[in-house]
Amino acid sequence: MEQIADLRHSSTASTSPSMAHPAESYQQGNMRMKLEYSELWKSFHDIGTEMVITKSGRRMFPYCNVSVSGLVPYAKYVIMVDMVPVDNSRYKWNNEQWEVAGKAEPQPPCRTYVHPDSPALGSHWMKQPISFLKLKLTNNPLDQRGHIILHSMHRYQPRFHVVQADDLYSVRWSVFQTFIFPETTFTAVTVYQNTKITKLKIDHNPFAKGFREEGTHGKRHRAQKSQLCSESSAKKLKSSDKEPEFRCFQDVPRLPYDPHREDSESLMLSKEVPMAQDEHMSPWGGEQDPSQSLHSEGAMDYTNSEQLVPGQANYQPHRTQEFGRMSSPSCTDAQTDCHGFESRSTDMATVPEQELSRPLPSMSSSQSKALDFSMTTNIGGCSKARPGMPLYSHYNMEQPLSHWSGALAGQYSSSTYPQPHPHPHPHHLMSEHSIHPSGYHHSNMAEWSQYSLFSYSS
DNA sequence: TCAACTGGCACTTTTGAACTGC
DNA sequence: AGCAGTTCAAAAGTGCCAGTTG
Repeated sequence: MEQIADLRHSSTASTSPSMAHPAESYQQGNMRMKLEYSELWKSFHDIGTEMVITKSGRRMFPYCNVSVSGLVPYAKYVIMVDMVPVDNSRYKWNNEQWEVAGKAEPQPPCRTYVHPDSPALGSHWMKQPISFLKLKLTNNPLDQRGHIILHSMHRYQPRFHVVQADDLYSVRWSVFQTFIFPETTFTAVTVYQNTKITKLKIDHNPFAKGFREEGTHGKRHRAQKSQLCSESSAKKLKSSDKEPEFRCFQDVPRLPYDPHREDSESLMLSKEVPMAQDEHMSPWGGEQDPSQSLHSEGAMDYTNSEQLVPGQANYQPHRTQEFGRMSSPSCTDAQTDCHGFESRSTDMATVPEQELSRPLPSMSSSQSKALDFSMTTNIGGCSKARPGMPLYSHYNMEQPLSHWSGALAGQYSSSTYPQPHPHPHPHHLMSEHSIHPSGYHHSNMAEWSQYSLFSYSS
């Protein structure tokens, strides 16, 4: 326990809001994230993206690949991805379209994928696009490999979190900036439902090359051809990048590393996680030592960086929307909207106060009380952060995205993304997490929930 | 009965060790 | 000895499909 406290104090010292960082203002206002291969994502999105999930874990295709700008070059950041349900529905594929098939199943344990490079300097993250190629999805609720657990026939929205933190221990007391790209929404399936999606995947995923229809060759007739391919593949490999390229872009008129490609900038949600100074309020709960978590399932090689996609994409801020732009944790600017939205943009989303403080379903009165407190003081980051003040990630993680992002989606592009549930909720990512190999975080909602309530009442 | 799921299959790409030549 | 390039086999990642499950 002592070790935890020491770790925390040393780590938070460098990220403490009270320790004015010389470049803090620079950091807070300029962060941008854009989605690479957005055209490919859009081509899937237009049809209705499906992602296969398997018991052993399946990569995404297209996979998440983003580039960031506006980071402090010499500050360290942790970059993470998680998946949140888009709504409260379960879907089925019927008559060549998706339709609601009932209420969503209870959400499985929420996990966060931490990019293996984390933590790294801002200059490192900005150097080239950040690939989440190795992120895997599973439908196995008992998964021990740290893959992100999803329900089949449910819709999810990936979220990208940028956290300024010197190490993984201090993440939860650091400033969060969260980005979403609506075109990355997908339906988790165990078998592809829409044949158009299957075709798109086969056409663009190099691993599925064997299923491409070329002339009259069927799958079972490609043995001879594959021999020829394998002979030349070795030579090709030498000149190719380690990360698979998207080849054969028949439907998407651009190449993987085309510097002129259009990439989409994200919505940005902002949040802050206040410092916890009371070591009795360990967010890890009990006696759990974060260092134990870090190595509990084998050594995690943080130096084993993902192979990033080479080449720099042009910066094309054609779709910028900021929602609740993050202000400094030490922000006390009375001019800042108390809902957390700085009045910088004329088309900035606004949130009625009643939405922020409305009672939440299935919660005790004490829980709701804690929640309301956090909502009204934390959304957007203009809070008066209190030591050990709780956040309610256990609740947020279980809420469908539509409860809080509908308005965002509308702001993002009202013509493309409808607003099914314009009830934005404040949203905090970090819950209990232990670090797993391959960069996955695990969440422990129960412990976090207890921590939240305890902290509030204190 | 049937939608959803699972495991095995064929196929491709990726990875790293072994080998060769300079 | 050190380095770069090539070869090869194993591992890993695909979608397909038949059988199983609830």
